[in-house]
Amino acid sequence: MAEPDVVTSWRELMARHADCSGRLERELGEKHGLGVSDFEVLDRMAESECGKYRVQELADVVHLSQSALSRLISRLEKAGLVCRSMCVDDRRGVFVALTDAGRERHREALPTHRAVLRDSFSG
Amino acid sequence: MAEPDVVTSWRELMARHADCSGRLERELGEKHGLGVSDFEVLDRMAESECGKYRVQELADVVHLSQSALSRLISRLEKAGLVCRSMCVDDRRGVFVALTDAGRERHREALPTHRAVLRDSFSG
DNA sequence: GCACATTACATGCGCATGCATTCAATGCAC
DNA sequence: GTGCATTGAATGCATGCGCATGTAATGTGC
Repeated sequence: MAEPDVVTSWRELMARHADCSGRLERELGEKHGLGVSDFEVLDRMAESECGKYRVQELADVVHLSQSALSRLISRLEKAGLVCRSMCVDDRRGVFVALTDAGRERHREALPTHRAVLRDSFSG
Repeated sequence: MAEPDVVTSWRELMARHADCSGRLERELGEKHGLGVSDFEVLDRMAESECGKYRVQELADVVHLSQSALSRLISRLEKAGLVCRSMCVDDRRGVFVALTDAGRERHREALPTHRAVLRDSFSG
């Protein structure tokens, strides 16, 4: 890939990312009281069949540091959307799972999220 | 665009962005003492033929809020890389310009930046 | 079994960001 | 010119992030 091309690609990537995450932040925030990372975590957990996730796994898929995710989970937990539970075979580990309220909130926010994406990726 | 596609696109976008900006942050930080936004500002200013930029214009192209950019410029100014100057015809306005040190620092950091991009956009 | 490295997560801390507000300069209606 | 809305930038404030570190559980060499 030639030099000017990678720069253009990077700038387009940044522009798209700024636009998209900005809109998501506003819409999800105003309508559902969720940040982008909050939703991303709920979304990933809703997809998981067992409904559980190890913290580190989750950190990888949502592109957050372990510490950032730890706090984010604390916030979600305080809001009653997820709950932590000990891991029996490795008691250092922590499982995070959606509560009913969390599943419900995700269900409510999903259309908003997808609508913003559809809008962003066609405009 | 179908529903699953926009989600996939968005996740790929986030992954690419996280990867790229993460690498840039580390490389530029370690080797040149610059953050991604710092470099982006220097890079845009280096491109501008007159070498000057209005704060608001700059905020748009680097996708930062006006307040964030104001502080960023303050940091760069304290580091001696840019300087602010009053705008004669509209004294509310502020011009930002590269200093020689700023131009030099940008010249040094440029290869690092481009190398990361080339690496990121081919892997 | 004891010492030490490693792993999984939580926490202290500093920093960059965005929102809301403020302040000064400008433009505009009259 | 005076009053009022608007614009451009700086600042108070709250928040989320990453890095470094702390703490507890686990694994490993001997």
